Order: sequence, then structure tokens, then C-alpha cells
Amino acid sequence: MPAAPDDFTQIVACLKSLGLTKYEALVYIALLRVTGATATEIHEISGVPRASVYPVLEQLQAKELVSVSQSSPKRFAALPPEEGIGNLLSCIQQNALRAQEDLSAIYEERLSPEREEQELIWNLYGITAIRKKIVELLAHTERDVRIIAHPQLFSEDIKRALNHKAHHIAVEIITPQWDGEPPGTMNVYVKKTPEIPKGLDRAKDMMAGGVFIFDNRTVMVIVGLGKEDAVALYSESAGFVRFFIRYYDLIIDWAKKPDLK
Amino acid sequence: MPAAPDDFTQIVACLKSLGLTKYEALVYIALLRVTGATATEIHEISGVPRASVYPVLEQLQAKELVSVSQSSPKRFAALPPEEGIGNLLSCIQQNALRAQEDLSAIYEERLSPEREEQELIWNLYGITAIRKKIVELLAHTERDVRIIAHPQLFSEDIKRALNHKAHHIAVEIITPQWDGEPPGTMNVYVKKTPEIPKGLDRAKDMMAGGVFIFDNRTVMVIVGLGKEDAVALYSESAGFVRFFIRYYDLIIDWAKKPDLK
DNA sequence: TAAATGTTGTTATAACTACAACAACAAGAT
DNA sequence: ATCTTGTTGTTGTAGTTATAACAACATTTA
Repeated sequence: MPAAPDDFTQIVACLKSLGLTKYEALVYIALLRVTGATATEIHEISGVPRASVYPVLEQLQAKELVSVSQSSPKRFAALPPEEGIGNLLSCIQQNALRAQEDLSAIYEERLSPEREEQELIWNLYGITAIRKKIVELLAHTERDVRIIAHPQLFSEDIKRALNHKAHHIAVEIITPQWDGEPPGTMNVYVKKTPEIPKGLDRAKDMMAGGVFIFDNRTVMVIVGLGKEDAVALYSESAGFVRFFIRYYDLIIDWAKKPDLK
Repeated sequence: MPAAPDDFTQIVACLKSLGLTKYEALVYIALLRVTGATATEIHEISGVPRASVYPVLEQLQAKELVSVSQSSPKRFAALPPEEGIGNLLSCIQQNALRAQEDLSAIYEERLSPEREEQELIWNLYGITAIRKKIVELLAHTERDVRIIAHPQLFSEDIKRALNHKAHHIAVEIITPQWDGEPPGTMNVYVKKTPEIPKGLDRAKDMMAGGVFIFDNRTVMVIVGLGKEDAVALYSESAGFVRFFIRYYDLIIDWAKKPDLK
């Protein structure tokens, strides 16, 4: 009687991303729970149809996750997960390395059709992708960076890049709160967000994300800081940049005024 | 005109193991070759059907591999491969870690049905799995190890384990050739393979792999050293063990004789 | 013989692949 | 202005492959 689903859905999902199928994952898990088993026992423990167990076990042998006995009926045993998973992962890592090398080569040699890509406004999804882009833009900045942003946005990576850059270029930051070490050579204006300048209704929304101005030339606007629903726009488009510089100037004036309260 | 297949099959295969589909890989590669492109241009560069390009680009955005412009027509650009691939890989690594933790927990708590698994003869496929098993068996050995094996079999891992163990237990090795540092505390008999004892026809075949005897209790026999077609048998079965101990004794007698040539 | 094992098929389902067709839109021509 | 023409983005519909699920049969073991 095929029993005990036991809910390994989480682990199965993880194993799938390592290239296993659902059945392969279930059988492997089942084998880890005992010291050894026949095909039929595996079927009972894992819930995988008995007839499907055989081909699946072949796959797992090929992937070096199980060993087989000579006996009749054959008995199967799982190799320790440290080795099994380690094996799978190192294969993938190897592939990733190869891909990265090959693709980086392609990326460096890429043709630049003489289009004015800089007039475009680009979208970026996902908070990690956004943070990485910020670090990248920061690395190419030559004169100054001006920032209005929610503190959540400043990952360790970004803070490190900022601290590093602050030695060479001007860094100006407006934020409702600054965590961590005192901002050495940077100008950081800490202003509570509740009442940003009058008349700018959408200003508060903006503050939920951030505005980054690099060299007065490239602007990145981030909206939404939820887990993965963050969106960023960035552009070198003149109009786009001008709009946000003006916006920034407005805020900085207000920020520089001494707190009246 | 969709052109230039350009044979990225290798890279595509690598990217597939990172969880991308063929189309996703092709589109990503295509985007890396230019600074930006419209859906139609991507179709032309990559050879992916134009209608398929749109959903594929959505997938890639979700995987944080490309960014999109606001313009009409939309333009797409690839994020640098170091970041893109790095992202994918770190996700997988995270999953692998979680899986390994969960599975190790299961593995430790596994039920031991009181069966005599030790009477079975087990098969193991793949040279890396075999080498790892050897290291594992070595770790649990308490008195002595006796080995007849082809030098190819001794990976760095195994040599290290042997050198380490040699301080506590007796290690005896017969091999036609010994590479690397002189075998400190181990007894190594180097004997050319060509004419092993008389009358044992299959002996030569055996020497193409190896025989490991752990504590006179567990025996592992390896046959075939090809890339991935290596097979090992191991067992604690009394008959199996006795057979190979007798075989070993035969060889060791011959090996200890001074070279007559 | 009966039960369990191992093998071989067939079917279903889902995902990926591939292509055809359509509406919306813009640019240019008459 | 209207009518082409071509492009873009969307939708739908098959073909293909891999996985999933089950049924049936031959073989072994007791």
C-alpha cells in the first residue's frame, strides 16, 4: 500500500532545481530513510508507481546517487546526501563556470550598433537585479552621485561601494534614516519622510523607493521595495534626467533647512 | 531572415542545467551579442520564432537576466553574464544547501530494518562515486587495508586518506606504478603488470581496476577505468570476501618475491 | 500454484517548440 | 483624407518531447 506522502514538496522543489524529476527526488528521499530497499519497498515508501521505480533508479544510478546490490531481488541504497548533492551541485557549478566564461567573451565582443540607446528608458525587475545595477552604475561614476532613497534599499554591497567611491567623488544622500556606521566622507541628510514638501502628492510614493542621480547624466528611479516586485527605471534620456534633477533640487533645498520642529 | 545558428549548442546545454530552456538560452545569448534589440531583431539574431520571443523574454525578466525599455517598440538588453549567471547559480546553491540539510537530517534518522544488508553485494557506477566510496570505507577501517590497483585509480583524495590512515593502521599496496611522493609508512610493492602469476587468465583484467580489502571484512572490486563506465562491486559477504582474500594472498606472495629479471 | 519481481507497453499530462493568423499601429503614397 | 504597406504585439493551434501513471505480461521464488 503506497503510503505516507509525508509532504516533502519543499525538498522535492529544491532537488528539481538540481536537475532531478519529481520521481527521482521522491525515490532518492525514500532511499535515504532506510538503509536499503527493493524496488517494491521503494514504491511503498515513496508512493511512486512500482513500474516507474525501475527506470527512475537507473537515472539515479547514472547520476551517482544510489548503489545497487547483486542479489535477487535487487536491493538499492542511497549514497550519503553530502556526496550525492555535492556531486550534482559541482556538475552544475562547472557548467555555470563554462557558461560564464563563454558568455563573458561574447559579451565583451558585442557589436555596438550605433543607435542612441541612451535615449531610452529601461525597466529592471527584482530587487537584487536593481541593487546590482546600482553598484555597476556607481562604479562608472566619475564626478558625483546624489541619492534620495529609503534605507531598506541600501544593501551592504551598495554601502560598501558608496564608502569606497566617497573618497574620489562627491556623494550626497537624503534618507529618512541611516543605519550602520557614520557616513565618513559623504554628505548624508537624515530627514523623516512624513511631510515632504507641500504640493508633491506623489513624493511620498517616490520615497518608498529611491532616486539615484549619477554625474547628472544617468538617473535611476526605484519604486516598490517588496520582495520581488520592485521595479526600477533608469535612463540617460535628457528629459527624464532633467525632470528628476529638478525634483532632487527641490528636495535637497528642503533637506538642507534646519529642522524646525 | 533568421540566420546564423552559429552553434552555441555547448553553451545552451550548460544554461539548460541552470534551469533555462533552449529558447531562453538562445535569446539570452543573442542579447549578449548586441547592446540592445527589439523583439524582431532578437528573432533574427537568435533564430527563435518571433511569436515565441515575447513569452521567453518575460521568463528572462523574471529570472533577472534582461531589462526592458519603455519605448515603442520595446527594446531589450541583457544583464552582464557575471551577474545573470551568478544569480541563477546562487539560487541553485541555496536550494542545494537546503536540500542537503534536510536530507542529511533524514539520512541520520533513517530506520535500520534489522536485515543483514552485509550479505549483499553492491554495485556502484561512475569513477567519482567509486572513489568517494573508497575514501568513506577507508575512514571506517580500523586495522588494515590491502590494495591491488591500477595507479590511475589513486586520486589525490584517496592518496591523502591513505597517507593519513597509514599512521594508525597497516596499509599494503600492490601496483604496477606509483606516482607522486614516496609512500612514507605504507608498504608499497611496485610490480609491472605484464606477467602476473601463471594460470590466472582474468588476473590482467582485474589489474585494469583494483581490489581493496578493508579489515579482512569488506572488499571492493573495481573494473573498468574509462571515463564514466567504471563499475565497482563491494560487499561484506563472507564468500565474496574470502574469494578475494585468497586472490590477494596469491598476488602478494608473488609480489614479495625479489624481481628475478 | 501463488506471490512477488522485473519488463514492456500504452495513455495522459504538461512543458517546450513551432508556426499561422490577427488586430493595432505607424509611415508613406495616392 | 484614404488606402496601402509593413511592423509590432498578441493569440491560438498544432507538433514534439519528457514526465507521470497505469495495465499487462513474463519471469522468478517460495
